Amino acid sequence: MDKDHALPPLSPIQSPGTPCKNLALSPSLPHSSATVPSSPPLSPTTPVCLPYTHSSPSCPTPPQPFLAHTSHCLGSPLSSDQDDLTCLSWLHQRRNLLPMQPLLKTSSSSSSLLACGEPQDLTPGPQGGPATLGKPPYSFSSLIFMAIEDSPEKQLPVKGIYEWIVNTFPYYRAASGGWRNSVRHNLSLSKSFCRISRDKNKSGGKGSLWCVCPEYRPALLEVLKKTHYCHSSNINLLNNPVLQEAADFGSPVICETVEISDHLSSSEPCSLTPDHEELVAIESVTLHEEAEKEGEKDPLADSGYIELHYYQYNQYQYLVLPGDTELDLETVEILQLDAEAQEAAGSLLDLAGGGHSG
DNA sequence: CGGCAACTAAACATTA
DNA sequence: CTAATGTTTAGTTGCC
Repeated sequence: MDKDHALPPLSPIQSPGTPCKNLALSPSLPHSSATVPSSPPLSPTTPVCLPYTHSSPSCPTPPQPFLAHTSHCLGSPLSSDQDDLTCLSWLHQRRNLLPMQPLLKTSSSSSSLLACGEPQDLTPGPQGGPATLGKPPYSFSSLIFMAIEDSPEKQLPVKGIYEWIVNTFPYYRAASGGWRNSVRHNLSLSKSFCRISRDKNKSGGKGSLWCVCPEYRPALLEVLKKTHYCHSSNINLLNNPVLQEAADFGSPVICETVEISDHLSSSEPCSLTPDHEELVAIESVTLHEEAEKEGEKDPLADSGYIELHYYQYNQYQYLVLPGDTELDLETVEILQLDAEAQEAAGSLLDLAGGGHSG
């Protein structure tokens, strides 16, 4: 490794048009049905990440309130230290990043979505799967980062990275092989990733293992989150007629996810911002107070997030919380997380506080 | 319009 | 030898 380690500049991420929204499409990975309750039907759910603050085995430094510092959309300055940027282990909890992208393209008739600057790719999946395989908004660096972070050992061979990407984003399954070149190119070129020689005692295939350089991890995470925010706040799914159409047909619809961050407090009303333009604007919800108390015993402690599923079925919208708790949210017209959401938040606190059965 | 970052393609070398 | 992997260069695109 002859890469110098000058700090990489953060990639300029285009700012969302509505900078005050804290919506976030949350990444989720393919095989996580564990948190999805069995009723009502909800097949494609979109999990919601609730970042909160715990130290975790994968987080060398205890993260500070995660989004509080990163809510550039809210105009908050970025934290100078990296403590709040180091935890990405929610990736292990999340299965199904996929809905995030395809759902952006679920509407071929929605000009509002087209306006998001997303490539339109409605190619059906290779196995008749989701017919909405849009190119993920993530850069290759972010994809590689997520892949590596999602691996148990925090290191992957190139092939493993390929597989993660393909499994997570079926768009790449159908894509031509050029993206693999881009992945390799990125691995080589980016200072954020370093190559580790395989243990020769273990015959494990060709090539080296790749890992994330710790010093670049915060930057990568920051970029990832920015991508996350920007693509979520650009999208107004609930105002999307197609979504409502789908609701009329009673089919579960992947909905916007809500990233709840910094103020989920039972004592403090969550500063939910009803917004007629956006789906849900949960400015902030604090979890960290409880989280700090219970960080060690909470199995979610190393996730950095609490997973919620937010879906729509018939006329109702549900906020599904871990532990089979779910709330039906009012209408598709204006989703306003008020008392119920706060109750949900309270439930989250309970969960974060050790209510999780384990 | 220039700078920058990201993407893409390609050529070539190395390695299992 | 082949295919996968790794490195490097160059061109393109989109955004600021």
